[in-house]
Amino acid sequence: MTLPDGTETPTATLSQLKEALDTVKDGKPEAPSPYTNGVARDQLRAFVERIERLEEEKKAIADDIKGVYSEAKGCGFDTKALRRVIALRKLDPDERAEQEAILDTYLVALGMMPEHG
Amino acid sequence: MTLPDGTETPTATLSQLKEALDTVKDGKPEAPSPYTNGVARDQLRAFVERIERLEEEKKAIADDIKGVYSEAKGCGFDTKALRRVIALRKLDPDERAEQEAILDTYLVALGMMPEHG
Amino acid sequence: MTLPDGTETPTATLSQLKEALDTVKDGKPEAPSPYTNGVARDQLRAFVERIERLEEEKKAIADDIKGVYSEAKGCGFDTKALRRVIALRKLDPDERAEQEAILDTYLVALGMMPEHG
Amino acid sequence: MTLPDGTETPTATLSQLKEALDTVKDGKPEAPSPYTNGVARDQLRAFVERIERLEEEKKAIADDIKGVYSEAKGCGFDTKALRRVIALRKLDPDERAEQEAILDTYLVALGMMPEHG
DNA sequence: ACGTATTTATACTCAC
DNA sequence: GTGAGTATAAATACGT
Repeated sequence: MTLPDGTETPTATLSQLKEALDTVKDGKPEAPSPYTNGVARDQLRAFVERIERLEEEKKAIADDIKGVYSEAKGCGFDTKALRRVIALRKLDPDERAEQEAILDTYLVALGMMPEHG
Repeated sequence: MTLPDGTETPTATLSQLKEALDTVKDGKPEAPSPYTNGVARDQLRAFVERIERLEEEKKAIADDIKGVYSEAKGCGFDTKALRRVIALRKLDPDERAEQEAILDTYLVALGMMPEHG
Repeated sequence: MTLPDGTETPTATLSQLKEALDTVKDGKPEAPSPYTNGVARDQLRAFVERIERLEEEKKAIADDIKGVYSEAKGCGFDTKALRRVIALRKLDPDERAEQEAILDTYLVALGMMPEHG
Repeated sequence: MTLPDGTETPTATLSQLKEALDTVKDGKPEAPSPYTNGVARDQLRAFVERIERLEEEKKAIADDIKGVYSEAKGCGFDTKALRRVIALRKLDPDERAEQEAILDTYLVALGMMPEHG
């Protein structure tokens, strides 16, 4: 269930995991799947790198956002007010969708609308 | 998917439905329209009230918990560590060991941990 | 910063913590504060017990809520619809508060309202 | 706390303020009232737009990250462990050791861990 | 340094 | 059993 070496089951034991790890170490063994453990390790590294890369980008954008707030503050605007404006504008469409959704749900619950219509 | 009393409410209008919803919401008892079903409506209102009552109680307890953490913090304890302690006590030891084993496997695969450490 | 033995500082070191732990173990030492480490330990236990007790209560209530939803479902109501009703009723007051809050914030930001009025 | 152009907007009414807010919200350019300040309003709108643009980008990247986790899961990796790996790599080792030390201290104090384990 | 607010992570539920 | 949506918990960030 953990390392994609083909032996994973929902009830994979710790010993199976350690075996898989040893497999990575020794480069030896029963690797019954098309994937070798070395491949699994490389896959793991690749995923980690991709995630970390994306998180960097995300952080950069978050910093940009903070910068905009700082700039606005420097222009005399109240940051808290600005945040409220942003939040409200985000909330409004969501809430409209919510209203429509609850209405639809009720129409279905009352048998007045086909469940997949 | 009809109302629990078996009646199939016919083609009611949107506004009538909204009115029925408002009735639930505001707790106004009278909805004389032939399209609304009194029994179902009362049942619905009862369920809503019971749930809201329980959620209030739940919130009160949640606030109490926060209060205890605050008090602990005021006594010099590290809140974050406290939370981890509570969480660990909830986990059964096998499960916890399993999770740690998986984590270690990954850390070793990434060279973040000695293979026999 | 961690154990309330009077020595805690924002820069408390690991060694200080271990020392405190040893203090608990040996029952010996320099405990310059009115609190002994035994007291700290007992405090810790007391906090943990209080929190766990409250969390049990909270869980019991959460289970009650689930029970009500189940009961409603048994009566033919759509659980999802019920949840939407509850959510909407909760949302409404919050959103009204949000509206007023943003307005107040703007009044302050525009200099038309005292900041603490 | 006045608007950044120094003007002290006099006693505007609530409705005028709401109108100003709506102007920002809807992007309607004309607000001919003498009580609204065009420069400040345009600045405000520009800030809001920049922030919202950046938040969209941030959300897109967040979705990408979720996608990578999904992909990893599809390859048999344990998502939760992966997240912990990412988190651990972000922590500087000293800080991590410190946190673990505090946790261990508490665990020992509660008898959940041998004093020399 | 604090409490609060936002964001993130985990657990649970339902439908497919 | 997998995946999406929801709900709760935890962690972090922010302004005071």
